[in-house]
Amino acid sequence: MSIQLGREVDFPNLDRQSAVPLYYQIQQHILQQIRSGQFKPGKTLPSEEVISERLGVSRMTARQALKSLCNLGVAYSQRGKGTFVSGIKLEKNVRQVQSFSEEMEARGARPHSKLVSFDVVPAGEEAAEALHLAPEEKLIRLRRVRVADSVPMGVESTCLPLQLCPDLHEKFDPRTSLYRALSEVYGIHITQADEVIEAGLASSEEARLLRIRKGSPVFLFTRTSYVESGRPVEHVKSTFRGDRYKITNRLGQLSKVNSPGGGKWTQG
Amino acid sequence: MSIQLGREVDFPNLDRQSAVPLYYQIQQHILQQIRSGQFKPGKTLPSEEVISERLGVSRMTARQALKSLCNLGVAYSQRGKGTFVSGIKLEKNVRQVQSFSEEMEARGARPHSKLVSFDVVPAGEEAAEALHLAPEEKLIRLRRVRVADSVPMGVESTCLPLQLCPDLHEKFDPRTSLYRALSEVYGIHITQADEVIEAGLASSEEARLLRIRKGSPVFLFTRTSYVESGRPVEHVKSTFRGDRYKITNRLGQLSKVNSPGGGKWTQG
DNA sequence: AAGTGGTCTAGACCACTCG
DNA sequence: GAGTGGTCTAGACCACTTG
Repeated sequence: MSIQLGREVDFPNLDRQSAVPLYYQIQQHILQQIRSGQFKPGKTLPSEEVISERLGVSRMTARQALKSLCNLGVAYSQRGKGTFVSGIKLEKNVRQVQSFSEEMEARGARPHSKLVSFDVVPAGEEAAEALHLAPEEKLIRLRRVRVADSVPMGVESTCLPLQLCPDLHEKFDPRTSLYRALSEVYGIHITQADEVIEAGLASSEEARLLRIRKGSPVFLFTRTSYVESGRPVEHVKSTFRGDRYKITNRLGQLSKVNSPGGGKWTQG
Repeated sequence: MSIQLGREVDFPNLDRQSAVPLYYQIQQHILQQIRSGQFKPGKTLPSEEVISERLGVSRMTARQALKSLCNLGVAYSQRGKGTFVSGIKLEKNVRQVQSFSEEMEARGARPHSKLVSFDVVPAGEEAAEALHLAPEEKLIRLRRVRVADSVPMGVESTCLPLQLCPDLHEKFDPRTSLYRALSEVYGIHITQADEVIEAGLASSEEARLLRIRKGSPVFLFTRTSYVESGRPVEHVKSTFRGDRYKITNRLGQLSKVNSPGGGKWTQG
């Protein structure tokens, strides 16, 4: 699928008939070389000009490929110098919006859930505010114990506006992935979430469900999830074991993605 | 600074002499209208074509402005439909790479630090691996109690390769911001970090330093920070009070930024 | 059919870095 | 001065959504 030009860099054979965009073919090819270690951290990637000439694409297309690598975090650009491979590992467990099922599968564990309760309740103050509803509106509340490889990891209480998915009881098996059901049955795709994490101690009920001692350290999560339009669709409160569950974050600086490159004029 | 065209949308007067890029002027103008509530969530933003015509810029420039708004998370695009304002609040406390000082100032609190110790030690296994050093190499270790508005929030132990900043003792006042000093004195700009968070209980030493009871819930942070090239420059272990410190995250889906828009061919 | 965003071209000028 | 990335133009074709 690729030809060797020179000693160090090889360029893909582009498929111009394919529906896959050219810049994406280029991005994937470079990405593969970085993953396989052919491009070492700190190494200069081919410049926009070079990619443009060798592959017979316009400079803007070459640029788009390199820029997407920068957005991924595997490369970075410096005006006047070039684009370089970053030493940061790509494959690390970075937390994103994902269900417990997705998260555990990504970590290589088999997830499942034990149903605690599945009922309809009035929203109450906190959930009403988070979901932009009146406190009298009704919610579907789903309480589950989350299990990974037979180890109970946490207790989770999920609230959804009843109006959003009135027949959820019939169409969803509570032992499976709620996100999958929301996506497939209702076309609701959760793309963002705000989350507050607190450190606490297990109550006696939590201790019983999670098979730990009362007073053990736990994480308390409060999460509100949104679809792309920013409409909140889910309010979750959960308690996870501190002894079996760790949080892994990658922190970046948001500003970089959205501000111009290099200039000295930048406003703060 | 702007003229009213029609009833709903107003367009900026662009300063073509300015060093500020055109797309950024447009982005900032729309952003301001979103912030001030003139563009409500769900509302359609002016299309690329319209911006292009009204402002006399090329479509690519208009597109770049809209795309940067999508990257910020305040808008989203749908092929064939338009670009819409997202309902998600922009100003929320989103965790980024930032020092304790920056974080507390952002939350409106006055930060300072009490020095516990400031010495040179051998790296040891864990820090050596994180910083890509041999275990015998020397580190500067800085232990501080972090205080916000006179309340002790956490104990922090920061390790830096001695070789990176051999005269840090002379050039840095441990009560101030380390990141500021690294940036101003050594030109070291930390741009990314990997972080692991665990839930635990306060030891007796931590309890004494933080003026809490032994066994109180705490967060345990382990953080490795990187400069843009991916070189690790800092390894931090810290313990923060569970009763006074909360973690706020915004989770998104990484994939969106780097994959093509709309196509059905997407590989996974 | 009209409007929209996604991709792409073939140029251009600039500011910056480096030898 | 040569090479690099940052910005910008004025077009183009396409796939998709909506009326």
